Amino acid sequence: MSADSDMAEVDPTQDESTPAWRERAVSRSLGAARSRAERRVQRFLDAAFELIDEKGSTEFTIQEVLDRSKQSLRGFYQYFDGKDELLLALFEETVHEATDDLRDAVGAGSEPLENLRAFTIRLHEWCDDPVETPRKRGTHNRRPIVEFSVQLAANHPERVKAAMAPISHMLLELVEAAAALGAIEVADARRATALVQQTVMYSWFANRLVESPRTRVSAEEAWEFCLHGLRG
Amino acid sequence: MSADSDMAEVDPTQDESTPAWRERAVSRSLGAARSRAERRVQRFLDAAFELIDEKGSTEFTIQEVLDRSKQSLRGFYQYFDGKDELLLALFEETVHEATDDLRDAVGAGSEPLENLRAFTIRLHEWCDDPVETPRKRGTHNRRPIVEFSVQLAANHPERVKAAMAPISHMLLELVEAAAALGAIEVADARRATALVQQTVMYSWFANRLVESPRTRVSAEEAWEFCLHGLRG
DNA sequence: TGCCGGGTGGCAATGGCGTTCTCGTTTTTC
DNA sequence: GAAAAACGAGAACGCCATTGCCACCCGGCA
Repeated sequence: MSADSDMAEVDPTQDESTPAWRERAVSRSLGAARSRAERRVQRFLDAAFELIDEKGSTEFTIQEVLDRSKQSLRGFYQYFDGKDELLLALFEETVHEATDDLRDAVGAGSEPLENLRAFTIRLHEWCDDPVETPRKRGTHNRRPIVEFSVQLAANHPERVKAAMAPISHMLLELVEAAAALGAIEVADARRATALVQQTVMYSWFANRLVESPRTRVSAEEAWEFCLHGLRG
Repeated sequence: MSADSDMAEVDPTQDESTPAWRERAVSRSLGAARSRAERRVQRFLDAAFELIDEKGSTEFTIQEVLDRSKQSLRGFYQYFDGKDELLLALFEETVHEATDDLRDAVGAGSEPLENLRAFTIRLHEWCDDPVETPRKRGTHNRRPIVEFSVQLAANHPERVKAAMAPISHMLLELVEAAAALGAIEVADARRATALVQQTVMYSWFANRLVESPRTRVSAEEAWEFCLHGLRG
């Protein structure tokens, strides 16, 4: 069920961690045309990311993406079935980025609970970082995209689920590892994972309904809550 | 700041718990015209609720509301500043309904932790009941509305927050009561409340990303998680 | 050399939907 | 009974996603 399990025979210019959406969008053209197509798709994505960063929301128009990427409408619909596909692609791309980040954060720590903590905190920061936060070059504003995933999930639950899989999977493993050592105590690891994931990833929503920054739920607090929730 | 503070001189057909949106929509007309206006507003709401029930989503058009309610476009914009206002009204109305329901569920129990549990479970069921669930007459399908509140919160955080206030407030009191007796242990009651509320109200989202009903997070599980999260 | 078909760009056209405007007709109000 | 407010019907506008259509470019093939 891992993202790259069925991608064994892609051509060698692809690294094996290419996410699923890219495959989908590009496989319409074959062989030599592929690299050209990929470059084109990437330009759409870059333009869209830029727009999201600037506007702080996913409410850009296709036209804006075209202007920005200097490509044609015709071309857009050749690579994407519609705007939702583009958003889905952006989401997959973003999760992919986050996965790397999280893998780093967890590192090779030997203490399972410490790993789980690192993961949780980083995930919270990753989802909840305010739009204003300056961020390192090459990364982009993910809040609008995380937010939009909620709507996306209404129309394409399987797709969103598949896109989230890398994160869910990593978290599940951490939970299981911690449970195996008795550091936490869970009846069903999957359900526990779902609860943690949801509590952590979406506390930005609760935070939005709070006025003073003093009462915001911090990553640390979310972690504490989850830790005890898991009977750690 | 309570909803009815400035309604001292309304006509007697109003009970004192009229929610805020109704006030807003109706206060444009005065005195005798008020009851007429209220009836009209109510027809819009009823029509919209029906549509939501039938479609299982908030994606109805204004036109459909007009056809259904047999009223004019002109009239609609006289009472609502736009579609968002209508949705907000529906949300407020729904929360209002839920509040009564929750008050019942909590009842006059003397055991604080038991009250908190009852509240939590009921709230979870209230938010997460699948669209297909048959429900008692006079109630309506709230999932689509709860879902939409997430989007609404993006554009009107204060409004959504205000609408949620009755629920948040009730939960806060329960948490404080339980904490006072030492049944749970929280550093900051407000933040704890936010965490519980969010975990419970939005587990439908996590559940959407789950395939088999076997792995769904139940009300009971959400409660257990929160209970320990609160160090109960 | 000329024909052909796919990939392409440009752009007009369509259709859905929220919102605004206009105008003539009630209904309220005093 | 007249001025004012409310109302109904629907045309009109603006925005946007999506589709259609046509001309162009280019590499292969007779």
